[in-house]
Amino acid sequence: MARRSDHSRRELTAMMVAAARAIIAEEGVEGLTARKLAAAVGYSPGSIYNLFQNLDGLIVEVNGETLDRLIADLSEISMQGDPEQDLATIVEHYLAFEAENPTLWSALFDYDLRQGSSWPDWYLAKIAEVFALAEAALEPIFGAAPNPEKRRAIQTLWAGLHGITSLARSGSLGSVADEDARSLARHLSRTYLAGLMQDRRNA
Amino acid sequence: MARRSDHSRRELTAMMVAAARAIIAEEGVEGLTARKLAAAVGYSPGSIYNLFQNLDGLIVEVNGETLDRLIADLSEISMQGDPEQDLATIVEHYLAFEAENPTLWSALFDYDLRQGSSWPDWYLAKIAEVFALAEAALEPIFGAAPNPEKRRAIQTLWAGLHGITSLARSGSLGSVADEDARSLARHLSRTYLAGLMQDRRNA
DNA sequence: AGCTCTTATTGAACATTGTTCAATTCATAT
DNA sequence: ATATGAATTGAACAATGTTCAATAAGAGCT
Repeated sequence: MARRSDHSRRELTAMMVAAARAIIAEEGVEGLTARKLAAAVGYSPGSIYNLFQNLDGLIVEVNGETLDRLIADLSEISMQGDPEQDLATIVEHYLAFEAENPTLWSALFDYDLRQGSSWPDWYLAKIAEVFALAEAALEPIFGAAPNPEKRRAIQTLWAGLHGITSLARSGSLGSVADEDARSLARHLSRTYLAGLMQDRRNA
Repeated sequence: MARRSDHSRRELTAMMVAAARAIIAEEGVEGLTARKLAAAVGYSPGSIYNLFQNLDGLIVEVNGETLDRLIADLSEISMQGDPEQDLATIVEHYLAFEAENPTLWSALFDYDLRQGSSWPDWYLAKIAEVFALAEAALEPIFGAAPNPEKRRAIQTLWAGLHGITSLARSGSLGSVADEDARSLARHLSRTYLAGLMQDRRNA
């Protein structure tokens, strides 16, 4: 039996999240099982449920960390003031991050919480932070202040990238390979931006 | 024991696919279990595996039917020769079909086959058929003949719509409700098309 | 030291899952 | 009738997430 003073509640929580992240990174979210996680931290399965309501609670924490990393990654971009170039940079970061963390990414954007639970507020705040960072690329067009159209443009583009990579991964786009998906993603961002600016000119 | 002459192999296969479709339509793809399906057709769980390699095989068949319905639905569109309007019509059909068949749609585009199996060729052919129908809207721009750019445009748009609706459904777009997603979808199609035509003008 | 009390930890248990396969039953051909 | 071969069964297996009574452990107190 693990001795109760081996780790504080906080330490054990952190250990479990770390172990869960390692398992998801290695085997995907479907590889995360209670018994495997328990073995990884040297506790029994039941102990997981002292700290988390269920396995979804763990996944939420892991995704939260992934969002932190994504935020850190996007924060390093220094915008040049050219929407075309800056948006392209964001797309490259998006694609690179996803390529380097495929299973964690999938847990983040493909995983559906079971009926009854939903993403907590701090989680949605992190997603909003991601979008806010991406919006910076469009400041030359829409200004620095919060702007519904700017917000909508980033949501649309982000979702579009997600659709391309996720359909390509599942094979539902027909014979679209990995590199094709990357090319489609770049094409979408370029073309969508062109349309945006066209809209602006006509308005 | 069900008597072997109650139903032919073909009949029983059809019954199982129909029952599987009903279950998925009602409870989603995660509600499809071997025992529930067996009870629905009045056979034992083991009988499923006489006709299908596993449950994924059934899901493939159900998705195939859904694709047939989608193809039939899109086939009824009579193109007006105006890409803007015709593309908008396709988007409306996309959104309407998804809204009317949410769980079947999810099985079609969100479900991941387990490691080891992949979509059969006839399945990918149906998806190609869907895309071919949508491509008709872009004939005024790219011509009637097969055209890689036309193909790419439809793949991009379709994937983009998928990304918007799927992220909105999972809640990963922040506070984007159903109706917002529909609005984003329309916006994407309009703006992307504008970008496409801009590209053409510059080329 | 001992005794009590609170709480962390366990691990067996439960219901449910997909899938397998020996045994059984059935229809048909001989 | 009898034999053959295939359809059907349902018990069995190995997993799964989750629960919870039992237990162990440490802290506080005398």
